[in-house]
Amino acid sequence: MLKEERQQLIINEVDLHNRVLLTDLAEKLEVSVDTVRRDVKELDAGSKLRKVHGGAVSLGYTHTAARSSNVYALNEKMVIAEKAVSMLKEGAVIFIDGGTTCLEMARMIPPKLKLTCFTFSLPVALQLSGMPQVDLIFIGGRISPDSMISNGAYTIQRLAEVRFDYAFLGTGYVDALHGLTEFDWDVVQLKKAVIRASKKAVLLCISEKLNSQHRFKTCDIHEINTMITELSPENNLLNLFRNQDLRLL
Amino acid sequence: MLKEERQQLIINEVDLHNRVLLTDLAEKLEVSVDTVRRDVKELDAGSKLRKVHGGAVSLGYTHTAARSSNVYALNEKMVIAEKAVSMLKEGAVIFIDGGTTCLEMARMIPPKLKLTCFTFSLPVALQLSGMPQVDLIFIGGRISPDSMISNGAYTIQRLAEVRFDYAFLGTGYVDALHGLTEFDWDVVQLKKAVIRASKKAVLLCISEKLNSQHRFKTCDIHEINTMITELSPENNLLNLFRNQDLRLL
DNA sequence: TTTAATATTGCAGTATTTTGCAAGAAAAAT
DNA sequence: ATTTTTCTTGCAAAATACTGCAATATTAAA
Repeated sequence: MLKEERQQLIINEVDLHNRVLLTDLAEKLEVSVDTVRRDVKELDAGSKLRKVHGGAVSLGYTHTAARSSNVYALNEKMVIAEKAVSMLKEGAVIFIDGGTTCLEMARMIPPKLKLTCFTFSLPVALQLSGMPQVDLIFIGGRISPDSMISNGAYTIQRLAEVRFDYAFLGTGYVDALHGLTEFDWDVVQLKKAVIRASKKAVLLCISEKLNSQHRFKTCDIHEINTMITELSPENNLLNLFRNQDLRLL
Repeated sequence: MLKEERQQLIINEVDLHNRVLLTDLAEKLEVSVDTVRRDVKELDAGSKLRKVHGGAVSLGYTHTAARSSNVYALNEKMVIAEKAVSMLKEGAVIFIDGGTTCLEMARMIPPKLKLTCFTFSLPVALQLSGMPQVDLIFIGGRISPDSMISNGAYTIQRLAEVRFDYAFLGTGYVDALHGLTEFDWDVVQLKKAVIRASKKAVLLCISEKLNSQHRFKTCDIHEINTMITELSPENNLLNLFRNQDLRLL
């Protein structure tokens, strides 16, 4: 049997059943496990499948969530994301909110850093699910179609059952005096639940949103432990947020 | 025998069997292996076939191999998905499993049909979240990185709290005698929970999986109400599945 | 037709690839 | 913590590939 022939059969088997054992393949193809292992290694290198301990799994739906082409103020958000990621410590249990800034943060989690991540955002989850070092837990519930996050009573109930070291949050509006506000009442309830569930809350927020407000209030500024913008912490635009019980990053 | 004539025979042989050994060709054509090797090398250079260690394979052979970025057996799966979608009724509460076949089904849900869909598959959820007519509920929990579905005790608990009119399921392996089986014990527990939570279970399964089995059993065939393959229900390959308490579609 | 140039073929020797095996390391499972 | 399974590494045997060369066949030209 030719090597190519054998490798094709391996691909078929993996595509068909999503997961196979090296030992099963070896038996089926009547070659040694070492040979199968080498084949699978090659196929992995060629991105035909993914090799795992003891077997192989299909790439299947590993469409590496391509960033939707036009993210507003991407550069600023990437700066913020980088700062946020620098806060992460090995083994931390964190929550990551929905929104493009938080998605950018998820994207930047280093491959070496073992983390437990909670989220209720489908895009964030999809991003994190490609990271083997991340233990990912999705908080379920009714998905609201525009934001692609779970929301509603059920989700909030689920949030009451967990506790994060850090929650990395976005917000619609933020103001030194009025705190974090939102356009949607539902979203406010959800974010409240997240903040309740976290020991420390970290706000990711581009400077453009500073000093803006809307009608529903999530929380006061002092309930946030760290605020990250794309600006240097010494920037004058942040003056109003100084002298509060708030770390600027 | 002329060289050209010989090379034509080699091409024929490769096209016919998809793969050939140099030694076999040498014997058949009554020339030395070196000659065959040189011929094959030329044909490779001229893109008539692909030379590999010890033999040659047809081009189509390797082209289908490179299709792994696409979905395996997509056409068959689309046929299945279409049949599955035809079962849907306005206002139904359904569950859609993970896997490429079920994803295809989700993709095909008509824009007019109002549905409540549960799923624990991130790709399926992402697909459905773009459909305003679908009320989407994600069943949360720890996401297993390869399959991109939530799984584990938490997820199973959540499943115990709901009830679907129809569950559309995939399976790793299916056999008339041994029923639905899986590679993973975890997956079996999950699918069992889905079946418990549904009034009727519909199996989506390409015919290639028929009469295959693995070590962990999800359920017997008679626990499935409808089995959908890409074949016509009268096809002989389905004979073993007839006379069971099972509708074929 | 004859001769010279060119191409093809098989062979021998050497290089490379493939495969299975074994021993120690690493990773899961218990 | 221990046991089992899987992984890695190095190695050796077998199969296959490549190179140069000589013998033969084919073609082209005189």
